[in-house]
Amino acid sequence: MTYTIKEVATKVGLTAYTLRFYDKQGLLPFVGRDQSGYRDFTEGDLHLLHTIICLKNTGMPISHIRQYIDYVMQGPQSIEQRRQLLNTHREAILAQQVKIMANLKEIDFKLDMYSDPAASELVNEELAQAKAEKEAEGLPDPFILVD
Amino acid sequence: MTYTIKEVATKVGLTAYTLRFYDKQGLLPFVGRDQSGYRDFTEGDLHLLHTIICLKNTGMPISHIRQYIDYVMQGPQSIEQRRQLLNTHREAILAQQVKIMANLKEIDFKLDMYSDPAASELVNEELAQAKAEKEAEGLPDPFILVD
DNA sequence: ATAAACCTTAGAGTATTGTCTAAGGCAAGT
DNA sequence: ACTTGCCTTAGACAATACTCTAAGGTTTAT
Repeated sequence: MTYTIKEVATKVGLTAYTLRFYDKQGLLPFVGRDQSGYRDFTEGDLHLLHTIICLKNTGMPISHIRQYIDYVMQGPQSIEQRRQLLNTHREAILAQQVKIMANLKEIDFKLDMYSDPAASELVNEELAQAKAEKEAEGLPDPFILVD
Repeated sequence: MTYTIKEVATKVGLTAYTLRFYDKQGLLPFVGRDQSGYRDFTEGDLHLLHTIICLKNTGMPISHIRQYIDYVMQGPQSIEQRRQLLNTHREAILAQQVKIMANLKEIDFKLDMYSDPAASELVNEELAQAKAEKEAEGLPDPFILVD
């Protein structure tokens, strides 16, 4: 059983445009064509496409995914390179996670403030300080309070 | 004490170009100007910029950050909107984390395979299956094995 | 046989987020 | 006064990742 580009697009949640774009970018060199020149996706192709989507979903740029696919096309001789590429990516993902979580903590701090019953007072205090600082520096007050 | 655009850029790890770009995008309406028309960042401005960078680092698009800043400029009356915006973003971050972690698991599975002493055999098995499937569908074998 | 619904390619267009250049003003040191 | 090194703006350019249009070929149903 093989699949058309539209069927694959539906299956994996991408558009046919995007799949053709990926092919243009060298991400799908393994996809064959039928007698009319139409792309013919096998189950194995779907498996590889799934890997491509995993890499994409974790933020790997297309150029790096292409490198990985190039390695795959070379067969078992490139296993060590693949391992290194994926491991480097893995480290990048984890580092990114740490960074995001640190930033999320600060956002949560703001959220806590906004959820406080006295939020209005707390915000007004910040605001008063910012305004005072602007005044001390001879700068105009940029906060337009319709309040 | 106030800071020039270059000092701020160094302090927060962005370029002066990027800060001007953010200003153009309406992210820095609170930054004042000195008598020469130069941007004059107060400590309070740095605080707000820090929040902007937190949102940026967690993947919020500039258009949404601008919305948040617009709310901040309106004073305490917009607290509920700010809370909603940040909370929606928080949920998006967490959902993204879950997605990334699920994808990372699959990458880790590949890494485990590539790290296996019998990696070559495992990869060859996959390859043989993919080749057989191509053959069964009358498609050419796209795998160039220099091996 | 003809319409509808696919598929193909090349290439144009879009969105986002910067990054830099050009032309010129301002401030400090020699 | 003049050089150096800031700053300003407008706008050009770039990288990334799509997204779509145009023109045309194929397949299927009626």
